[in-house]
Amino acid sequence: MKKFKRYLVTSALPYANGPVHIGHLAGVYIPSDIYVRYLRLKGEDVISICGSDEHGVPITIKARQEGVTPQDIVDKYHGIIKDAFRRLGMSFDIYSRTSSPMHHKTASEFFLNLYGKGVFEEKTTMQYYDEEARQFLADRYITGTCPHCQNERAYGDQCEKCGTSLNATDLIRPKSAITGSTPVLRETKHWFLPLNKYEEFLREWILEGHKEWKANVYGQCKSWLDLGLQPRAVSRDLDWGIPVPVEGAEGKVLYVWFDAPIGYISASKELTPDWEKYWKSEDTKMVHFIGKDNIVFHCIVFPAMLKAHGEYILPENVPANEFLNLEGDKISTSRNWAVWLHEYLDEFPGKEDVLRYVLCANAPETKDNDFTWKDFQARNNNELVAVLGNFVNRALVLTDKYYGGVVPEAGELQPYDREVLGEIPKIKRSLEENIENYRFREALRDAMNIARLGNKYLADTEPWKLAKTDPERVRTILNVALQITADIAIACEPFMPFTAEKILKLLNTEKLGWDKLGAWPLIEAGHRLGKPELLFEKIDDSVIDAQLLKLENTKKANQAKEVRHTEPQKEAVAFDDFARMDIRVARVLEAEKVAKTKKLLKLTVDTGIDKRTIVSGIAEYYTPEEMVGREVLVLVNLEPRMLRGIESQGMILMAENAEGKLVVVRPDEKTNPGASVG
RNA sequence: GGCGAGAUAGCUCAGCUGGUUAGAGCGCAUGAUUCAUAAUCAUGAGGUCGAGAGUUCAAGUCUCUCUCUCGCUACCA
Repeated sequence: MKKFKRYLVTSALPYANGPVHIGHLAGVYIPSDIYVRYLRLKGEDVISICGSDEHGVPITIKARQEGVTPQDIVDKYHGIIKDAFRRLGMSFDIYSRTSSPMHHKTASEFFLNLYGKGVFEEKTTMQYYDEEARQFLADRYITGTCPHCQNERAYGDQCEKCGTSLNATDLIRPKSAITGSTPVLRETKHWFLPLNKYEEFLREWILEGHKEWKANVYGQCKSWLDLGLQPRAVSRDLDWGIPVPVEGAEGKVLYVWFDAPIGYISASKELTPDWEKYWKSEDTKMVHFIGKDNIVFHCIVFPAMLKAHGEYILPENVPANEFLNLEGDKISTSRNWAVWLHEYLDEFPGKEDVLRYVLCANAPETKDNDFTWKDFQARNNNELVAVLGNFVNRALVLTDKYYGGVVPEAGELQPYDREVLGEIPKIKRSLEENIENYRFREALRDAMNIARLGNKYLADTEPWKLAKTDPERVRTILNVALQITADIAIACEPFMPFTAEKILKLLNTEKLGWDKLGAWPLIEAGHRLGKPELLFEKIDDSVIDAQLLKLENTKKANQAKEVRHTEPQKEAVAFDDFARMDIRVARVLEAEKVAKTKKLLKLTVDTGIDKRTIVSGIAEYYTPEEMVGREVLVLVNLEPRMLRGIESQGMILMAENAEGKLVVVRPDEKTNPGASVG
């Protein structure tokens, strides 16, 4: 096992177009903070880096929507995020931002370094240009008619109605979203990072060199590498971001995924003049904490960039977590389906550690996981209050009652005392191994086991009974119980820093280092303790109900939005135009799934006129069995079209409900195939 | 459709290179206890380890097929 002299820990840069929610915390920030707090407690040389990711198209769109500048948007969310992290006790050594001058300089230099080495490929492509706004248009800035479903509000990258991903040049009647004018195609030059050239290196480095990476991370990387890597553009035609620092690149900026990871380097530079020792020495261990959506950037793209540059070390591990759901549904910023950190902190003052505890205990380390308020309540009431808080309180209250809050002298330890105390070094070892292997759930369980051990110790020794008969023995027991309490303060610091501090205050003791865990004695006899105080309080049903109601209201609001989203009426058509459509009732005779597709069913229908084949994209909503025998409405005189090698002779009429599900439209009463609809 | 990850007690999860009666926490039941925020401690019930086949003296653990969930990707109205 390689020995490292120092650690460089990065946490994914939150994107500054919204606040941070529990999904971000459970996936990235809580694990990262546990890791660095643990290392610091051990006295390791470690820097923890984070900051806001403030470039990219979504921020410019949000700015436009709200009628403010992109800088206004990022200032707002950078403020909210940074403050919320601070209040949660995130112990970044620096929380920077990618709009900072240092970052602009660093990212430019990084680009120029690669540029100077001739790393990039230059490619010229045709792209839409808005002559009025005098700028190239990002795909999202172009709207037009979808060539597939005729939706008039499709975007240049995707039609949100039919879900098709598009190229901007596919759109019929493209329109600039900025000025509404018709854009023209113009040549534009972009720089590409030829990932394909690093494929062999990455394959060797990851697939051979890092088999210890988490299964999800390793598997994702293997999947990408096996598919074959393509050159990726590192520049964009946009006016928000870091200008491409070469001649002839006016109006172009570095693509956000290129500049964002460099943000780790920039932030390190801002933090310390010694930054190079962390980034450029082989004896530094670099670890990226990220969510699974970021695996490709941190395991493939960024390492390729670092390798191309040549002076930097590569990450030793990238412990990506999966996703956290909320009450059974995917967390979504746009649907407001989330528990926002800044709101939680306002609504649950003094309960920072409860959130930290629950999110760690339930972190999506190996698979997606679900956060429920009921679980939150149960873990608080049954674990934090009943096990941890209760033990500490018992030890302190007994000491207060019997000895006026002064630590009693321990007599000779009995075998059982030694046995109990002997458990702590074992727990310590397990804790270390778990944290160092990024198994934070398990590590937290270890820490809690010290409190369980304490509760059992008191139950077994029963000092309240012995108080009358054997005061000597009681002094020893409580001394031991207080030592265990001090051990808890050390062991839970990485997970629950506020609680650790509170326990130290109750013990009236300075912070203890990690190597003190399990040592004897941590607190000297005769030492005066602080006033007993509760560490945690029970959370009442009403509090949980209020949160559930809040989510319920979010759901209702979203549904109301869906309803309002009804498409406006289309242009008037002449009756003759309508009459040209030949819609008939038809009966489905046969149905089968089209091979190698997810959405298509091949149907044989009796239209009354004939029997014909129709291919329809309803396989996600109807099974072939459900369709057979059904009456449907068919536009029979639609031009035939080849789909997956099958000629589709007509179209089945369907309605789309609020969730986007397609529903077959059929006659209210039984009719006969061939009956015309009009 | 291709690729990746996951599927183990009511819930959340451990189970490393295959080896005695499959584990933990919470929940549940019973008992003990009262120092403690009706907290704690003990005991117990509860699992055909997603389904099926195979390899093996031996499979949750290896192989194959299938089903479901999540993600990436392709195709597609």
